[in-house]
Amino acid sequence: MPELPEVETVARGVDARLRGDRIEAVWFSGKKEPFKSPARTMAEVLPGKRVKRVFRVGKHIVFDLVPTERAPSLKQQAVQWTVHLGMSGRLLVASPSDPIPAHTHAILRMRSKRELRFVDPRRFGRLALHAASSGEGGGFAGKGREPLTISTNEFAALFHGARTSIKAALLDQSRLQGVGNIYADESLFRAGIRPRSRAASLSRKRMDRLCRCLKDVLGEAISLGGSSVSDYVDADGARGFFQFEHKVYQRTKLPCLVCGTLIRRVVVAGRGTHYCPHCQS
DNA sequence: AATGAAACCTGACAGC
DNA sequence: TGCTGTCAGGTTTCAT
Repeated sequence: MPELPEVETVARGVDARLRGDRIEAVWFSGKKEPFKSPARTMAEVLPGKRVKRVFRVGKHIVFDLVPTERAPSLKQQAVQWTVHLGMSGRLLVASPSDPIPAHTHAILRMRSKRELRFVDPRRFGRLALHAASSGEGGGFAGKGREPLTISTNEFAALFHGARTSIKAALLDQSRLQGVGNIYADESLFRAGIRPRSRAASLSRKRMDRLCRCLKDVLGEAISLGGSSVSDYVDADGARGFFQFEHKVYQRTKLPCLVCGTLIRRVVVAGRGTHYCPHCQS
């Protein structure tokens, strides 16, 4: 599933290929509006815009788009376009001659003749337009803090007074944004913390450890192009390699790679949750 | 206010 | 073979 490392990988890939390119035309499938912004509005605003850069915020891929001189006067403002991949979304940079996959919901035809395609079988993904804010560093920021750059103090403060489980708290995008089921389970394993532990009950020492383990696992996953556990691929259609590094995620009833105890699966916060009963206390 | 659970979706897969 | 049921899990919405 696309979580922070997968979204980062896709954003980097799209940025490398489309930065400086210009959107010539757009197409949207008429399918039951899988978009946050109306397709009609996007079809009006996107064409003529130049891709200034593409980056990641939480699990969102953000496009900074600026008008080109050819744009009609009405559309002279810079905008941000965000793509959320949901569960099954893909964002692919393809050639027009490449076959169009099933469940393709949006195509942006670029001046370079390449196409940016949004493919999403389950339609949990979302596309949205945002007004680019005038201030420096403004614009789309998401609701939570970025796990890669947060300080240990701020990290610990996020969970102060939280009565819920640490697993649910890690998944809460209004606290931290970008962590999903895989990296919640993997970071808790590395930190030696049971997923059902009350978040606020964890010692500062364990919180600091969790913060470091989370950053480590996210960083390592990014360097391996993310985890391809179902059908995740990057902007080139290539799979990631971090799924081979998973210690607990989807290893139910397999021996723990550290101590040999069988990995247990329970449901926490409505999600399949995997942990080692011996290593995580 | 905070938390949990259901709903949204389709494909993959297990079991019969 | 082909059907049914279950599972996957990010986010939104609804209920408690």
